[in-house]
Amino acid sequence: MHACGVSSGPTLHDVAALAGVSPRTVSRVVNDEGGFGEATRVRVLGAIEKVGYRPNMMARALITRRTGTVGLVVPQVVDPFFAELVDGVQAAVKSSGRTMIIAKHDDDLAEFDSILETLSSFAVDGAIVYSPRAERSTLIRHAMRGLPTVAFGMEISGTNLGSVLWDISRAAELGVQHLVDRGRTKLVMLSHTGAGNSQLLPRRETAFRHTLQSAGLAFTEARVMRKDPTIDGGRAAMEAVLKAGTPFDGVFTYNDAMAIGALQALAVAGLRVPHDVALVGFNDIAMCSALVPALTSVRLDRAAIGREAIALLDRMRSSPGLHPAVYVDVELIVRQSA
Amino acid sequence: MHACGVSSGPTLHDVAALAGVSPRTVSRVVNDEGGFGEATRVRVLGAIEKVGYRPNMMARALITRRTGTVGLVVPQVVDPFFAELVDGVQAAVKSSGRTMIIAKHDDDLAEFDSILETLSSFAVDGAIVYSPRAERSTLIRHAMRGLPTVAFGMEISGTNLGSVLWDISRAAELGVQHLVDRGRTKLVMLSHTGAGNSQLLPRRETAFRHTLQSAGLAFTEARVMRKDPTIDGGRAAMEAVLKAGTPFDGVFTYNDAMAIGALQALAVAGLRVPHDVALVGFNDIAMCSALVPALTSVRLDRAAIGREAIALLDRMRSSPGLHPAVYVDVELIVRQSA
DNA sequence: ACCATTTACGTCAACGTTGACGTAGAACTT
DNA sequence: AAGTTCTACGTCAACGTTGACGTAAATGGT
Repeated sequence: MHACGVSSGPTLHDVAALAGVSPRTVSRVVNDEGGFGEATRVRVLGAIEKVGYRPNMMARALITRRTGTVGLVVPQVVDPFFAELVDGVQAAVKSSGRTMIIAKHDDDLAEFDSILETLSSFAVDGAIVYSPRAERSTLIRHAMRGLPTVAFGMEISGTNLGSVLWDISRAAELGVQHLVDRGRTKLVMLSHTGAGNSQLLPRRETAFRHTLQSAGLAFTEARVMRKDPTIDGGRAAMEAVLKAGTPFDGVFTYNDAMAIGALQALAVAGLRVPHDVALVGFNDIAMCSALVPALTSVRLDRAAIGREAIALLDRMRSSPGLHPAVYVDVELIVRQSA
Repeated sequence: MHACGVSSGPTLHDVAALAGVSPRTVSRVVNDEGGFGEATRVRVLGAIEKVGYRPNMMARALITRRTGTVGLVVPQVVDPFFAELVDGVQAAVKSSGRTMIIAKHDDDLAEFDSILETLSSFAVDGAIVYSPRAERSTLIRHAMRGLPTVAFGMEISGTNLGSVLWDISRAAELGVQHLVDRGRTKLVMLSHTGAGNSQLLPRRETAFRHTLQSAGLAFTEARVMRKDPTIDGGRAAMEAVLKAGTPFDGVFTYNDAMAIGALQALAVAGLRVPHDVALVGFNDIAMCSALVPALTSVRLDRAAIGREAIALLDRMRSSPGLHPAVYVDVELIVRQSA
């Protein structure tokens, strides 16, 4: 007989004994497979209720390799961009009837590897990953070993591997062009110092340069000031521009945090936004609308990203082979600052 | 023979075959149980390397009920307080050699239940939980079914159940007393509208009242303005206080977001911080130090919380029975705003 | 009335691992 | 030299579930 243990809940066995059927039939009822009579169904459901049975995912997953769980891997969550990305993905995961678990790797490759290992051995239905420093090899290795993976913001494809992308260049162009359209002719960009590693970083600067040039405006290196992509960095960058005496009437920033810093520096300098200086941020974190003045920013639809990632995962599961990368639109959210 | 499947990686079986030993011996080497010779160890390790074997957590957990994984459950991650709490816990989990997975419930009870269900069936070593609206029953149910759980900010104890607490009243008192110590006599508090459900909400207001009274200052209901605990809410609350004409020279807020809003409203009104009005926030989110002026706030040591939670989990696993709640200190971080 | 099909189950093995236990030989003890 | 302990393994069952397959009874068609 099965002595219902204390630490492990009741099993199919216990339910079966109570309902007077075989465990296999209970399993059928639980999974609604059909192949059982109405009377049996009622009796089994009653027994399940009575003993408080819950299926053991690990046992199930050991056979089926599915858990109804999706893993989301991000560098961190303190950056509002990622926190809001988490929300976007969560919404999509939830509406696909699954549960999401999140893990953060802090741009640590060993941690990243260990996270994918964990997700893999937990047999999640899929992983949605924003990988550290565009690390591809770890991603590929785990995907090959059977973890269906969707990468964010990095073009990659292969078995069990797809990507959801957004056009950073286009986004940056939207922001800069908006400043131009508002009649600003002397633009500066507050950018990110560490433009070396990621393939994503230089695109915004490139777009800034190109947009300026195609608008017939002069571009010089002095018009780009690089600091940390934080509030403090943004303030420092803005102060440096002010101190250098570069004339400007429009500012485009690497991200919204830098724009907030710029706002502070401009306030201290007595420059009014948008009257004296127009300001456009990047990412459109929630706080943008709560600033004074509210910040114009370039938005990436995080709910759409989540939906596309889940949809791509499902496609990857149902039809093996290569799948084209999916692009998600970006848009400009115009508020008071520009 | 074992036909090494495509979607499932190599198993103990494959390694055993290659090394010429039994799977049981491979398992012993993998877990470093002892009971094998040096030559065998080397041969097995070589075989593991060669076939790229990784243990299957689900199979292992099915027997051992341990996975080396800790689950952290929070209401959300967009609120910087929780995002930073995640970081604090992550650090502790990592240094205990485990992997952390995060889940967010959005204050949705059904989602919360489903998350605990998932963690439970994933056989995480423990769950660290900030439960929605101080929900106890779900917590108790899962703990009884075998999920070791530590609850944050809610006094609860029982089998598999412990809590890590911080003294909200004391924290609020610290903040208010600081304003008093700085010679401010006309204080107002910007508080949270929905003080009904949670047991945590009213404490700050109570502490505000008590601290005022024990400093010999008058307290009236007009000195508390309640709005949403957001930047916009804080700004609205501050504006309402200004409009009402209540004289004040010190402001204590429910959280830092409201303090940021207050800062905006005060700037618009032409009041200088801290010269005209001193301002103290609550939680000490990272942004506090990047504001102008930098915000004085009450801090909860999130790394300490994480460490205590992990330590308590370990104690609960090693010695069953009741464990006393653990308290974590709060401290005042004095910056420019007060 | 007979055969074919469907329904409603049950049986057994397998998923990949570890716990409990067995055992042949080596090493140590007296 | 005989008994005792230890070492280094192997064997088998179990964890809780589902896939594959079997089968008796009910149902349907002609």
